[in-house]
Amino acid sequence: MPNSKEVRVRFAPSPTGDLHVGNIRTALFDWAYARHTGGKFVFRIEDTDTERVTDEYISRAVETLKWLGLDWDEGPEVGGPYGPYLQSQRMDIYAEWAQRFLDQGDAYYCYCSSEELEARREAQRAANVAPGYDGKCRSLSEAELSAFISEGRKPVVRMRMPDGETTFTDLIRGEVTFDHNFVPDFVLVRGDGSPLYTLAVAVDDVLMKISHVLRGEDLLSSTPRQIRVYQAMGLSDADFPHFAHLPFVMGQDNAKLSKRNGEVSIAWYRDRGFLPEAICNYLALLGWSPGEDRENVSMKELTELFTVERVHSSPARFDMKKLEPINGDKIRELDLDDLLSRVTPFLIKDGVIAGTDDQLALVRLTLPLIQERIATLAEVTAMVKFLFVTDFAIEESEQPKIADAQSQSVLQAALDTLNSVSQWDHATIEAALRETLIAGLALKPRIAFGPIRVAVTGSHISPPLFESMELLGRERSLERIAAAVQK
RNA sequence: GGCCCCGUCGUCUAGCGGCCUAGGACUCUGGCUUCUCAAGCCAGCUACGAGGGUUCGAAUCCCUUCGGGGCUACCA
Repeated sequence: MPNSKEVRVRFAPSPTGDLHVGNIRTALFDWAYARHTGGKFVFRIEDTDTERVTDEYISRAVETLKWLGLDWDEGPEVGGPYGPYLQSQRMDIYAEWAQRFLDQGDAYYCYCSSEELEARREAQRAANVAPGYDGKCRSLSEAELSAFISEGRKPVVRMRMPDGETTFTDLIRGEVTFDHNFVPDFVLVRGDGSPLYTLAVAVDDVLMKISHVLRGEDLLSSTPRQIRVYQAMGLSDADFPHFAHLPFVMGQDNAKLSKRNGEVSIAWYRDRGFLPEAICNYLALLGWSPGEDRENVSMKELTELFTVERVHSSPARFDMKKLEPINGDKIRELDLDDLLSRVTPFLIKDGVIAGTDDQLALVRLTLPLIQERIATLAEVTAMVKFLFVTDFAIEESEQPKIADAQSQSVLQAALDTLNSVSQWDHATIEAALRETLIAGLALKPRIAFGPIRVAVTGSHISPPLFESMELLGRERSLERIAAAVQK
């Protein structure tokens, strides 16, 4: 095993859609392992399926990884010594190897049509035999061959699986063996000459000197095929990469997480106000744990603590209920300027502010009040909106809270007191209000401050009242209370 | 169907033969604190899928069984 060689880990998605939670968990582990070992993190795009992969998806995948902070040493945009890193730009390489496998007798041309194959598979299933290629074209006679050619059939290149079995050591699952009876000859090159994943993945892993393949467990059963290609390429067992098949991330319905059973797009979480470091921290906990009853880990700590040995073999369910509190914790760890810069795009998008310096300065002052009250960045809008609206209005459902006689008398008393207050800061406001309402009218705090809160912020849920009034300013605060009194 | 992988609280997990009357986190339920909402603090509920072995001793090792998942393409 290539222990002495440099660790080179790759993340090689096939962007047939936006990168989702499962992809990213894999990318995160790949990245963390590379960083932990001081090796290289290679980002490769597997776009051999031209029907389904688009340039748009590829650039979104690049953006997503950047946003998450999973920086790569080799790959799109940065290049590297083993490029290109888009498989669609490596077609000639795959063609050369396919030809060589043909020449060596490891692979052969197969003229069976899709229809014929399907019919034979049906028959196999009916006869309760393991379905798979039956080897029909392994040795064609001259007559059969020329017949197919004159028919104009375009052959695929198929890899020959010899009798026997393949055994390899999975870093997470231990020794795994596949009997070749259940690993049929597989296609390397399509009839139109384009390569398949089975060819490209193995060729690239070898050519890019990948030392560790950490990927989803759905690829576990394709590993014997990959190893078969290594052998045809002339690699000795000692030079095969190490394999580690990561457990799935499941949806709530206990099936592999997909678009059908939950929100899977990382972009969706970004737009909802989740922090990249929170997403990474939570995802790191799906299938791995730092031990020692620890859960909150920074990206840096993740790279320090991550080892494949601590990755589980069993699948984990993705649970928003846990992502949210982690996100809240991460928000609370942010310093004010950092939080401000992250929150600003949401406020602008929601039309709360335009982004002027004055507005940002005011937002920054409110941040200490709301930082511990939000679990996602998007929630900040509801919290600070009352400070910026020009057409202030109390929510319909909140009207009853200020309409009754007691509330009205509270509001009137507050208005009178506040009108004569000498300074407009939260300490002075609070002292004055407590003096007249709590001490004077003998009201319970929640009875006294509730109506004022609704009058000033428009809702019974808000940042702390006195600080809110200070930030709102004397004029607007009194205006709003006065307006509420007239109801 | 066949092959392969997996199985600790509702969820994520700690545990790698005795430290486990199974620990932590999230959720949930009470309570404290309190100008609302949060945050914070305290308490509580709840788990080794089942059955056999091995052993002085098993959540930890073996077997069977049940359950879940993946693969079974000219997708990846």
